Amino acid sequence: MRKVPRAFYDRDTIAVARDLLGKHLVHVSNGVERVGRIVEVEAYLGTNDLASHSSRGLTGRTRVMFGPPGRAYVYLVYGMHSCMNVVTERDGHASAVLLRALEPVRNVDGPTRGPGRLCKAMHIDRRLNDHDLTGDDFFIADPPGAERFSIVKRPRVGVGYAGPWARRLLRFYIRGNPFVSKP
DNA sequence: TGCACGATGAAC
DNA sequence: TTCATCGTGCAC
Repeated sequence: MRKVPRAFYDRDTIAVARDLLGKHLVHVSNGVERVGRIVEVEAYLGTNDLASHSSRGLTGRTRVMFGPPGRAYVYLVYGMHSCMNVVTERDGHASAVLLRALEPVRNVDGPTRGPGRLCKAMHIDRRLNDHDLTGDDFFIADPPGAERFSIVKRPRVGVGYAGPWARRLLRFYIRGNPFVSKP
């Protein structure tokens, strides 16, 4: 299992988003290692992106987005669902990639399509906010073998309020994968 | 101190 | 289409 280094996250957010497809998300809790293959993501491009939480500026919640790359930004939506992002680009840039769907690989129970269900199945909640993704209990790794797939680009989900940014093709998923939330 | 509103999901 | 449910951000 080859863990991706911090330098992977310290790059253009769209490049990171596309390169996350096919990688394995690993979370070890209570002695159980849960693994899912990332099949759908969305890029949030910083303070100019009106769909991004960071467009509202540096606040208590968005603090992690403004921090260094390679950490998890986990927040609660609608008072009940956790969503997980990986923070990208240099310290202070405030961009991230939302993980929207996984394909179960190991010890994953329940549905994994959709950001809230993904977190529930992987036992991810806000306690993991700001958690470093280069550690040994919560990280992203290259899958064992090389895989070929094509990538579909679509507008992001649930950001219709974001004006022109709502139409940008910043949602990426693996073509034909049955675990994608909204093909 | 109050209030409007979600990067959702499940039920109806 | 409706609603559950509450942290966050910003207005008073």
